[in-house]
Amino acid sequence: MRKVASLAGVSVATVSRFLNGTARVSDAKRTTLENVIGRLNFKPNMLAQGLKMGSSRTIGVLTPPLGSDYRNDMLNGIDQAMSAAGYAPLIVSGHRHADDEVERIELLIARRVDGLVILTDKLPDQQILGFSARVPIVAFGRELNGANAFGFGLDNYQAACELAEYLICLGHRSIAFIAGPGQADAAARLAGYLDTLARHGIDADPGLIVPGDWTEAGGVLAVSRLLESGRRFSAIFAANDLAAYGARLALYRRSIRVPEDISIVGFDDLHSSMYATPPLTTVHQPLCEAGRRIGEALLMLIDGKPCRIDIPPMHLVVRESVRRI
Amino acid sequence: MRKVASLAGVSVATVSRFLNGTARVSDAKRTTLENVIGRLNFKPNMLAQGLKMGSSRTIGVLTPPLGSDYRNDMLNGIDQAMSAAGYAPLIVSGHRHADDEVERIELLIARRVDGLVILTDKLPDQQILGFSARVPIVAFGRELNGANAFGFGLDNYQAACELAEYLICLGHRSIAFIAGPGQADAAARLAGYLDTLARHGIDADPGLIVPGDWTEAGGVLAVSRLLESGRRFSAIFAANDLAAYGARLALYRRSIRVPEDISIVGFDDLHSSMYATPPLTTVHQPLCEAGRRIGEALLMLIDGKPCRIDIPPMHLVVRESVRRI
DNA sequence: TTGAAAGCGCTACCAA
DNA sequence: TTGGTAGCGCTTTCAA
Repeated sequence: MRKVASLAGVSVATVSRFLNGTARVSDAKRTTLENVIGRLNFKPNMLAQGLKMGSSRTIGVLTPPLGSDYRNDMLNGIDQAMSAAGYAPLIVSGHRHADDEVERIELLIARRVDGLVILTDKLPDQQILGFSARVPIVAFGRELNGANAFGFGLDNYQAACELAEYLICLGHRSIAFIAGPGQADAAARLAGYLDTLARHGIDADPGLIVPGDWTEAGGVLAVSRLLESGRRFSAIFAANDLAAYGARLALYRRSIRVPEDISIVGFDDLHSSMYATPPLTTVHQPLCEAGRRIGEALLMLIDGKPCRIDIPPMHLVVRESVRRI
Repeated sequence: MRKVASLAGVSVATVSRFLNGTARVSDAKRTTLENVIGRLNFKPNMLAQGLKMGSSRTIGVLTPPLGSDYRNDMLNGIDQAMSAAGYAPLIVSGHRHADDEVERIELLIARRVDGLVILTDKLPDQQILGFSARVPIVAFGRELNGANAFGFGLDNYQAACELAEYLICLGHRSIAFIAGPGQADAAARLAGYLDTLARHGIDADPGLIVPGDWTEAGGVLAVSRLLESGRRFSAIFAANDLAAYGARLALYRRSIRVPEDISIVGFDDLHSSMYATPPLTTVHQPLCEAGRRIGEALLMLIDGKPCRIDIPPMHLVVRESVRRI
């Protein structure tokens, strides 16, 4: 910058003012500066700016290990919202343990991120609230309402009810459920299934509820167990699409047709679900949209404004993996 | 830091030395410092460190818009390599145009990233070489060999040959090909298909080569066209898994069985391919591994060492979407 | 409208 | 082994 200043015959202060439009600069110096800066291809050092301004124009995003296409849509949305505001996301993936994630967050704070997005579910709410004293945080998948932190989730319960309702309307009474491991989302989905059954006066058979682990392999295993148990069921409600894929494969292996013999529904609406064989009936999670909301909420928080966001709704998307019986 | 220094009764210089292990610090001050730092929960400001050291310990990664699970494995690998070395990735997604990407790169440079990874293919090699004068770059999907830049790709040609070979060995002679749009990868895959056919003395029917766009929708469309053209074929070679999914759906819609009536192979080995109906025979791209290699290469370049990396091989993974005829 | 100068929080050099 | 101190490249008073 000093170089620019001397070449343009002005002070560094003027250069700065020109760059940021902080104050009027005379037209003469204005054009000279434009010239010199263009010639030198000068770009202000954002590290220095950040140091001075106390803001890195960077946010941290703590995600589950990258790779499932599930949360990538959300990252996409966050990116859209933030990059429009000149922020760049530092994406770090959480790992096995909560301790590990604490460390990643400390690192992000050391980098002086202006805000934090937490997409993982290992950390207790209390700890997040604690961090929020140091940096604004918005978290996904949990209700949170601190002064400097905000958390929300999509309405899994409602969507699960809708899905179960749909199955029941089509005549299904014996519906197996492949559960996810114990997080909030998993519980809400299971509760939606259970309550809807109850509302229709159907006794849920506990033997029809089998554990999964959100993966395809878990789905395969769950269905194998179900089949071996000898229990009868006409439909499978998988707590997520991946498990539904696994379930579908387990059925295929045994030459059980979908949906003629057994119906399947998933949850998430991954991109491939539309192209599965048969296309999977599932619940669409507006992840990209949610990501955008997260970004906007964080921007508000960073600005010191209270944030209020309306949660985008999920909706049932009917395709071809369920038949009326 | 000044606070820590005064509370510990030492100079900031000593604090710095203690923090970085730059010089021996007496045991007495050592323990005092540990204490004070722990009590204050002090974390050095990496922005200031970066400004001083001329290194942000951050790298930039320019990727295609996030969301396809295809390159996420690679991001994962990059993250593994870099975070082990204390670097964090600033992931920005390229957009529609090359101009756009240039701008993103300029932004990354303004943030003083220590290195750059380029995963997109819109930018001409020449331009990348240009940027490499300012920052070390490793690019994926193109051959590059500058002083400060390195680029490599997986051997698409070889893998495509292997795949075509496999089909031919199983008796297929009329093999349709769903192409990708004109990038290097697409060309290599097509060439592998064509050359292998030729090597076996099979005349490739140009009418059997239809354009796709790397998406499922493109695959659906391609197969529809193929079918409408009235041409006969026993197998479909899709230039990527997504197109294979689309092809599979188009067949399903017409009650054409896979692999009994028509065989399909894909390319990429996405996670879901293992769970497709039927599980898809395809070529596995060691993307995560490649990402790790990219990270290591970049680390070398950042260190000013020349980088030499061996490219992980792709391999055929035989599943159930092809039958012998 | 402009320039001089005081830091932002750190590291590393020079002396002690 | 320590402390003092000069910057890293910028923004922003305060005066002119």
